[in-house]
Amino acid sequence: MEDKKDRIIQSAIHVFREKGIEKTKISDIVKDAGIAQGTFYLYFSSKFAVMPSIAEEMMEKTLVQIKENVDENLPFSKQLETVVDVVFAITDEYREIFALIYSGLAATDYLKEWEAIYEPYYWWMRDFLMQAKADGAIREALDIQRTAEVLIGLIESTAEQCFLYSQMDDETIDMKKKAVLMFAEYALGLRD
Amino acid sequence: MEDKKDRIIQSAIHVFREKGIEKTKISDIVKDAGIAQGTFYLYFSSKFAVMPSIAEEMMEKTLVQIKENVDENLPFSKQLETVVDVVFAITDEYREIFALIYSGLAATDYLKEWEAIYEPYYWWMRDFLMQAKADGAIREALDIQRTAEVLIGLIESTAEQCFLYSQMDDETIDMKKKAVLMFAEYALGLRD
Amino acid sequence: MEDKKDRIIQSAIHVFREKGIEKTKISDIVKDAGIAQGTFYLYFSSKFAVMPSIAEEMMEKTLVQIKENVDENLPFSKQLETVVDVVFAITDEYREIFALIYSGLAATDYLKEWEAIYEPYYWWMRDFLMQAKADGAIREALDIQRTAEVLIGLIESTAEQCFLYSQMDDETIDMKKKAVLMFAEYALGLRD
Amino acid sequence: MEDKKDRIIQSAIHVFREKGIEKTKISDIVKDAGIAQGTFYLYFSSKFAVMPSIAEEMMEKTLVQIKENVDENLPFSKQLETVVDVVFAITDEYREIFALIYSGLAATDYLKEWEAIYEPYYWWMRDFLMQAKADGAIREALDIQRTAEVLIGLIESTAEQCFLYSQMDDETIDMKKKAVLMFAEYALGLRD
DNA sequence: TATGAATGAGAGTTCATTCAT
DNA sequence: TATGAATGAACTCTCATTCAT
Repeated sequence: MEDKKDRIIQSAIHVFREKGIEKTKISDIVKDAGIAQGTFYLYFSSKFAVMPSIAEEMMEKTLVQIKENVDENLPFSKQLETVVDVVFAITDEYREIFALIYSGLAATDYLKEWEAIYEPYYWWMRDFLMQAKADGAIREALDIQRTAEVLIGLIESTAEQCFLYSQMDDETIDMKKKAVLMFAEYALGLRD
Repeated sequence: MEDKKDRIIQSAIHVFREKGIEKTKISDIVKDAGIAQGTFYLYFSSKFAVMPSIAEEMMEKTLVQIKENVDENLPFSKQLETVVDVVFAITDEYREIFALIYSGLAATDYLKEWEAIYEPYYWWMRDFLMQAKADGAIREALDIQRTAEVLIGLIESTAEQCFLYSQMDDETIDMKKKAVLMFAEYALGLRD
Repeated sequence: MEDKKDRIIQSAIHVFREKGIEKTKISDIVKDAGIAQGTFYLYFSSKFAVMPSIAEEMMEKTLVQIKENVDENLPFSKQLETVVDVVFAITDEYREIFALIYSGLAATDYLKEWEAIYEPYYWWMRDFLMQAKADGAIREALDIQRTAEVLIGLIESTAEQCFLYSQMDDETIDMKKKAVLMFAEYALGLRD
Repeated sequence: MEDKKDRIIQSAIHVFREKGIEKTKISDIVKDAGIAQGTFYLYFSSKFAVMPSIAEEMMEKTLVQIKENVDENLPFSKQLETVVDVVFAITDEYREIFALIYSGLAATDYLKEWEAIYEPYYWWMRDFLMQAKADGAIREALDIQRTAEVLIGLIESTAEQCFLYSQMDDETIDMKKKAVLMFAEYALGLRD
């Protein structure tokens, strides 16, 4: 049943968040999922094999949040601010999971899957920038595809600096948010 | 003796690069270092405990390279280009190590140490921007501290997108480099 | 299954007797029991954790022997003599095990369990003395509970002096037996 | 120097009491003694080899206490009571050490040394009973040697029941003391 | 005598994986 | 499909012992 597979994924997220991927045993996951040890292997070949499913889940969560919160009627800079807000909020809430996702790379042979998983995210950002360009909100000469990726990298890396690599207080986080936003605005040509 | 500790760090880097952190056994490291199993534990409590020392080593390598290559007599934009070149080159050469460093984060309780390790890097970047501001090369209103951190995040995350999370061809990498550089130049006010 | 646990206990007794508790490795026990190394840990957390189960076994053995050999139709002094004989015989046969049991005490955190294990033994002795008192065989004023415990201590400690702490010849052992019996008889009021 | 050897013995007692003999490492002892790891081996071949020295120390302590406290001018039953008091007090204070001493047997090849160590104790008790017999305080027919050993076993085993194998409250301990004393008095012929 | 860094054999323990039910 | 007791290879880590100083 799909149900069992999903319970494994949810439990894996839950346990990974609590103990970290290293210290998590298959037995922890199945205990949390309330299924038998052997059942796990009917769906995944190892704990690392669950990671792509988890990443997909997180990606969807982020995109859903962005789509729900970005109001297309507002000026582009406001929309961009919302994107930053959402990415920061989700990186905060799921900080361990993001650490896992970025790190899982080193541990696994699932590298190739990540690109594909990020694709919808990149697509959305390209559309977002394309629309802004069409509206004349951002610089005409921008290479949309490259810029979309760089922008996502910029926002995420800054959010990670805030939540993964240090324990900043809210005020500092706010300053970083403003800094990254201004940085992006100048870079995109919203300001000059 | 410090000598033994250093040999462990060097061997750890060496073996981690070859096998990945997961598949590396302590016994692999000590074999490579030519010391006894027990000696390892005189200096580190686990293979993960070596990570901060490795990160420090990488940080130093990067800074040394940057300092060696950045020519202060050239215009700021040229210098910035060199920084990007160096970060890309080192991220390329030590891609597995960088993957480890990020993955180490998730696996270990050494999170708090990273901030301290990055400090010299941030310091250099602050000086770099301060000088540029003094020379009137970049926007007057910039928050130096925040911008230094955001900029490092921007360059590194893009480099990682190139070398860690995908296998881009040289041409694409070059386009990304140009994109990130232009992005930064606009953001800093080198262009408008 | 209970079967596996029991095989571990029996093998532990067997191997402990041969090699002593110190020199016994878990691997010795599982080899003797014909089970896998990991299976041991499903039932016990260490070799010392087997000790309470072993003590229980010995206690039962002793009580069974006593009950089988004490003939209630004989006079009380004869019955007491039989008890001494049985305790001496079992202490002799299982001298290593008894040494283990006492040594186990020092080594483990299972101290508290011993009291509970001795209980059935104490109970039998209390019944035994109660009956004797009812028959007018022993002193009326005796505190049954305390005396039962003291008496067991007396007999066991003497048996241990014979078999554990020294290598006495049969003649000396016989003299000690007589001495302890006379000692007890006077103490209980069988003689005066 | 004798000084170093003595510091090892004192530290061994100290550490054994705190951690138990099993869990004590040579390194614990030398750390406590403030000497180097290698120095230990100049005086003892293993941690178990320290046990006879410790036992000797305890034996002396007990005898000294007995001699200091037993007042030969008081009636024999009073003197016997004092012996019981002293043995109980010392067993209480050094309960872990006594557990070690009795248990050490199982672990070591020093078995033969124990008998010799107990000898002075037995000798004192024989003298004690001999004197009592000469004074007509106890039964004429008693086998002094055997009875001395049995009596020591009786008192010690009861004290151990109180302090080693259970955690009795003071009242219960007092009742046991009375019981063992009365037991001994009847056995020796002080009462009838 | 005294040191203590270095050793390395070998013990304990884990845990992914299997397979009879 | 689902189970979970059993497995045992493979790992980490300890710690008694040595020896050059």
